[in-house]
Amino acid sequence: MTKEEVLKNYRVGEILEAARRTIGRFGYEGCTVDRVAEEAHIAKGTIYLYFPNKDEMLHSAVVEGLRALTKELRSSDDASAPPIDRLLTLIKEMFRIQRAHEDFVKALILDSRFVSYEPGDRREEELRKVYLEMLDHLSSVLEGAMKDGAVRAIDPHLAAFMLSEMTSAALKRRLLGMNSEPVAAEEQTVLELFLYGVRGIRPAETNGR
Amino acid sequence: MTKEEVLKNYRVGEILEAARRTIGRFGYEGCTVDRVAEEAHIAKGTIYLYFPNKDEMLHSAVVEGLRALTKELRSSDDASAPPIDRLLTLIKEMFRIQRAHEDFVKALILDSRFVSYEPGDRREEELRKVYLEMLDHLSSVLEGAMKDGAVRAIDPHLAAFMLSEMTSAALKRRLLGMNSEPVAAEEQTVLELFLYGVRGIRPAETNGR
Amino acid sequence: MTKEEVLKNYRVGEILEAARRTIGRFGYEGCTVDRVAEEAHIAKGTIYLYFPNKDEMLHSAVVEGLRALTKELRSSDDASAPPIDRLLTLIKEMFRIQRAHEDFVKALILDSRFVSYEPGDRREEELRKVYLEMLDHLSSVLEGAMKDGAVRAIDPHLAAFMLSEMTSAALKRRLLGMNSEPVAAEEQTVLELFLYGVRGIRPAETNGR
Amino acid sequence: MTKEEVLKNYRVGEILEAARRTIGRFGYEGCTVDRVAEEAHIAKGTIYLYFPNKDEMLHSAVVEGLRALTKELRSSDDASAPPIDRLLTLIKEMFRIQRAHEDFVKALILDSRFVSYEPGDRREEELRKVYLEMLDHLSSVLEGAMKDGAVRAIDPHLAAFMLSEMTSAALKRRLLGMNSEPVAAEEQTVLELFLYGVRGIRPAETNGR
DNA sequence: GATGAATGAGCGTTCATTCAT
DNA sequence: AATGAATGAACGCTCATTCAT
Repeated sequence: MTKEEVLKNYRVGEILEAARRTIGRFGYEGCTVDRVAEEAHIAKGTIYLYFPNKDEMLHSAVVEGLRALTKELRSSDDASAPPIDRLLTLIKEMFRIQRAHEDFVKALILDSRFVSYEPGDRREEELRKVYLEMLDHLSSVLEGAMKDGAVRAIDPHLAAFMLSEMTSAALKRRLLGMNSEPVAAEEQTVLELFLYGVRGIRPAETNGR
Repeated sequence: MTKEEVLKNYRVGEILEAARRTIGRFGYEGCTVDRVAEEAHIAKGTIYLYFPNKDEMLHSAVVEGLRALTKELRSSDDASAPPIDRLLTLIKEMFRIQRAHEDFVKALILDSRFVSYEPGDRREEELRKVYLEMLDHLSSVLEGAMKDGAVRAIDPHLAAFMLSEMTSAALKRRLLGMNSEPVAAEEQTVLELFLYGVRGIRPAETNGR
Repeated sequence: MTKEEVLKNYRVGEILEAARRTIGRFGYEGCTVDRVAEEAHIAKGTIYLYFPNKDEMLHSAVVEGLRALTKELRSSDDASAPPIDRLLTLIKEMFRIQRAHEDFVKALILDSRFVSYEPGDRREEELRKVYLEMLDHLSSVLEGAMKDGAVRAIDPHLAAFMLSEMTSAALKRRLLGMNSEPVAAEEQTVLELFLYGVRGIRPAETNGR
Repeated sequence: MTKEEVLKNYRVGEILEAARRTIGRFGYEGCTVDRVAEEAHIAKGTIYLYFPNKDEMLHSAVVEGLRALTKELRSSDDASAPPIDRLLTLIKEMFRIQRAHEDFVKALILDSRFVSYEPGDRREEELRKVYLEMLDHLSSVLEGAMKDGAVRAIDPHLAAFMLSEMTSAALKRRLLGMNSEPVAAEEQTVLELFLYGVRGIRPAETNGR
């Protein structure tokens, strides 16, 4: 990597971070080029040296943010541990990471751009791809647990997607001011709901494992 | 109701429907007054005869749409049936209604305005209220099933919220092009996931009941 | 005059009165067709049965209002009285009439349409004509006083115009919140200023006559 | 002052001049942002780089214009001259300045915004203040002449206001096409009217001084 | 490369005018 | 004749994008 490329990567990273902060603070709609530039302490025009337009910049910000979340999730995973333990750890990590990047995840939830309004959009495809990478990891862990018999036979991709949505939903519920319990208890309930459903008999032992 | 009121209600309804269609097609951001007017086959100015401003119109479109969904869900409920049957029927109805109003629900999913960026907003409050009414219905059915022992002890409001989110998630997954199975099979899987979780044994009888 | 014409005159009069009240309350800019219609307790469209457009209506309202003021001023004049007495009476009447129609005169002062921005405008001509009629009356009285020697040789039209402007200015000053004295005293000062200027000796008898 | 400030001041000045010209040509109501921008040979958006909104811009244009007139008037005053001479010079200067800035003064006369329809408006207050500064200068000269006995005892503020209005009225009369004499003669007549009133005996010597 | 002043298309909104009833 | 719902041109203003410095 040349010196120029290093500098370029640095600038791009700074801008994307500023963009994510701005999205977190003002939402997608309120995220103007002016605000991102101010947040990044650079001139407005400079952004256009690194991105062809606003949409591309915001897209990159989201994709990169999502990738970082996925990486963080993956790094906490111990592939040698028993599958069911891996699953439990994973879920707890999902909640933790979500809390750690609440503003950004909030923006993702509130202004989902996973599905664009123009089918076949290149950016939509990329976003989907990044999202699928995270889901693939979840589903592979689920499949491992399935082989162990710890988890019943179920479409692992569907289950992974639902798990992801349920954890997001927990944050959404909190943002809506509907949570009555402490966060930890709520998350535990969601975890048990995913594991045992509403009809499941005794989830007591999940605490221990 | 006088003739004028009938006409007014009709016009308001037409505009709100057009607004929902426009949101479905272009998203919240892309939903301009011009586009709604065009979709409703009226002049831009006409909208301002029925609504004080754009925000109020879009808010009404969402609230009314949500209310209609809730009403449709309620009307399918037989309060005299056994609670677990009511719950199963309810879930199946949720999927059916979602499919019947896909564009609107899509818009709700993609640009959630349940949480605004200005806390204490009057419209946010109303939206929340309408949403809570639907959740209250779900949770009351869940509580009935709990008393019967058909459902384990779990925060009914949290469970209702998760159920709502899981059904939305199913649509979202389809919109993302991630579904591989027929819709019916996918919905059955989500239903079972809500009932038994990933660890629960899939009982053959859930198909029948 | 046929029955239809009587009705038409009545309607026109009602609308013009409403227009003047609306101008007085909201100013020229704030005087919308909607507001005039509401003030006249008729439908908006009805106005267009009696006037080709808004401008014509407002013009008529002003012209008619001005004519009424002129008529009121004339009616108080006793042509057989000594010229100087007529002049004094006239000035006092000008102040009184101005006070009696303050809102309308205020609008005339604030948004003068005597000079339009399109030279040669038909309406401008008419407005000028009506205004000149009032000035002609003033100047004829002044000329009478000149022949008597009570007033020195001076362009009577110019003096009449200045007198009219000075009385308006008195109201303007009050509207600007610059008056410190009671209205009567202020008006007396203006009268004396017109009669004797700043250098002239203030003769005690002007109070009495 | 930095280079940026100089440029900014220049631009602001250009815009304000364009605004005054536009007011002069189309009146307050006809003075749209588009027209001002076109008159200034800049894009519409550029105006918003220098002013928060249209009202503020027009207000600044009027205030600045008025201040410039006041300054010009003041600069012609020789405080060491005999009061009556100062007064005569002042009045002649008022006429001259008025002629030199006819378009702008015309706009002031036609669409007076000294009295707004919303009392207590910040801008109204400022406008009044600037106007009062000019009047204060006039009245101080009048007071000086009063002490000398050259002018009789009269409320100096009222007299100053009337003088200002009389000079404006002269322009107004010309705009109305009512003047028959040369401008100089007309202005002389107004001056003598202010000094001696209509009853004053011999204004012949005012020519000489 | 970096800047930020300048641009102008596009937005939400108002309101004079029209016309079917 | 009277209505008022409907219209759409025109407004003030925002902001993504460009480009001379």
